[in-house]
Amino acid sequence: MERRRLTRRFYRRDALRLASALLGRILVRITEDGEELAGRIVETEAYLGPLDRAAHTFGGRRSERNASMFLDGGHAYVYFTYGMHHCVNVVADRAETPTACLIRALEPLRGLRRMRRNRSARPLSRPLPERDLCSGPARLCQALEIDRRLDGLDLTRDPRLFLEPGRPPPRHRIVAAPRVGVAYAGEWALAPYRFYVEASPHVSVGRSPGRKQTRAIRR
DNA sequence: ATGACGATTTACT
DNA sequence: GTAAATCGTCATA
Repeated sequence: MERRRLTRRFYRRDALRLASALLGRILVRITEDGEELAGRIVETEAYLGPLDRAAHTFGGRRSERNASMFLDGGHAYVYFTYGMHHCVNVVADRAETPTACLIRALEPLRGLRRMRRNRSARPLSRPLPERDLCSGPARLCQALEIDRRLDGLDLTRDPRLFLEPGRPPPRHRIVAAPRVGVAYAGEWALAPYRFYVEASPHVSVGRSPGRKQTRAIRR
């Protein structure tokens, strides 16, 4: 019996709308050895494609690395950055419309024991608080064992990674703010394309050169 | 072939 | 608060 998951229809909309619609959904990862790791999405960012200076597909750039962004909505785009980190996106809209939503933070729900183990190998110093397990795009990939081997998979079919409907937060609990770590993108860095659940302790800190504080905008 | 640069995280002053 | 870690990718030659 197939587990309930979000369908193609859900993903086939513009990245901005998809980004906020992803909040409250459950990201599920079934590991190689069959263990389930899952968390509720509490923070996302939209990347709008060729026009968006902050997007990997800015100017219509297409390469082996970002090829997955050109797939149909509902595929995964996993990239490697800073020589050591992975980040996972949900591809939005239709094929050849290279837009996507970066998953920035999760509230850990299932498989916490293993997540903590996955995340503790690094510091090997102090015990890791639950709020530090998945509060960041690279942190959650580390916790859920997501890497480039999962790049390009179909979230509507693949048994290794998918989204359950979960329960979206009420609109008044969704905050829009500037995206993190894209200061190089000029004006595009200021646009409120980051979405998070208000007051969630699992949201990433979100630092960025040139911006000490983020301006939160209620919608 | 070469060099600059990250959609980040962690540690440290 | 600042800086180091660390290497695949891409633009330039």
